Amino acid sequence: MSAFALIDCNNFYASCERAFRPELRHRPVVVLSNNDGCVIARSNEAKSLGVVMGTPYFKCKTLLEHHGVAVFSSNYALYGDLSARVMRILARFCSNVEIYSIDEAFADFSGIPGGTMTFARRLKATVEAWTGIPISIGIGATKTLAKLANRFAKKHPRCQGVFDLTASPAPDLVLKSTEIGDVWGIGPRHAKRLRSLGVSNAHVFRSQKRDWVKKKMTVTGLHTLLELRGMPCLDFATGPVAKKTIVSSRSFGHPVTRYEDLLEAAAQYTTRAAERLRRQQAVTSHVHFFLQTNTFKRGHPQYSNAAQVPLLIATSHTPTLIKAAHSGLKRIYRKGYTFKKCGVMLSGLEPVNGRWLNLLDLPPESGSRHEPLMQAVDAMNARWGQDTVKFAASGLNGSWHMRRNHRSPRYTTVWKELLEVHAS
DNA sequence: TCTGGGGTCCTAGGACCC
DNA sequence: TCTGGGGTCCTAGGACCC
Repeated sequence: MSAFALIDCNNFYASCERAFRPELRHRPVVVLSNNDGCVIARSNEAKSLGVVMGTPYFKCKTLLEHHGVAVFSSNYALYGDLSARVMRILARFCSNVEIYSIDEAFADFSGIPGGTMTFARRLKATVEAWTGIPISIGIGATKTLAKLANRFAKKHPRCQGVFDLTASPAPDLVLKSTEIGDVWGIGPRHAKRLRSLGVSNAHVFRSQKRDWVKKKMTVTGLHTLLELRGMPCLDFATGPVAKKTIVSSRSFGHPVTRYEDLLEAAAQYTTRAAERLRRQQAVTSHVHFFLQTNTFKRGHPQYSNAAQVPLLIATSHTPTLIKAAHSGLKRIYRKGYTFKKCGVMLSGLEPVNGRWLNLLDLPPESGSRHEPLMQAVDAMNARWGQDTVKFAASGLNGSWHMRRNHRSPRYTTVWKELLEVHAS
């Protein structure tokens, strides 16, 4: 029988901050979203203080200060690098590792000699010793059951972070103790509806009729049902899956009214999106630009709109894409509004080597200088850090830039910010 | 004053074709 | 009340994930 493992990092962003600040080991830690907006990660101590996920920072600031909570702005350079370290270790010891998110991976635990529990415990100790990041491991006959086992491992201290549902003497009890909304694939909407029908936990859900579930929750709900019964519907994704769309958007650090600021922000976000596009060796045929005012400000005039700009030739050439984003902005910009957010979406992605050419295309030589240029830009920025070279259209220090008042050093990716150790 | 960002999949319904 | 049948493509909206 096949066995899936779901391996995830505990309170990942908070654990990353702690990895380089051992004195925070027993202090509550929270990490904020971009612009220091909301709480998006909490250490266990912060959770028990009652700090709720997603709470706006300004609403819980007093509580955090009162309890001496260490507060961090998000530092994605650090989290991305520590994530890569964890994933490399998993790939070294496990077969079929599928990276599911920045802090989670599925792995194939079928037929491990000596038993899954021993292997899992050893793996957990290794990751923690080599990276400083604590992890939990759940094992089940399907991905959905592995997820469920992982939750159980975290919740019950006697599991010590590892739980194998396939070897559990009472799997039904585990399903009964899993609230319906905590099942992977069942979101708040469906959970509410199911609860009102008396389907309150994973065990009750599992015994529902297939047709009924499919009718109410489409085939995705049916997959969840069958997975809970131990029939795998979701297999390992082989290799990184190419994205179908790429979005780059941000809320502004300060409200924006000036057209020039929007031009800069559009250029900056397009630059980021184009970098990701080239990294997956693709080109895009459509640039979408969207902007919106602050929807939380009731009573203020609201406006949001989006424009789609088709490209004659699919490309990943940043200046071409910036021009397209700017023409989208020009179409939908309205004077007199205070904007909160804008963004760029690239769609119609195709592999760079298999792209469709337009009948009216000039010969390939016409863009022949684009590719080496972008390669050179990417290489320089990879070597010396993001934005070592950048396009003037992005501006230098626009007031629209993100607020990040509590960012920790990028210990592992920027030389100047390396951890210093002083002998005393 | 202050409320994140980036994705996927599924379905229904409209436009359009012969 | 009744208005052909069958198909494709696209988009918007809903639901979910981290």
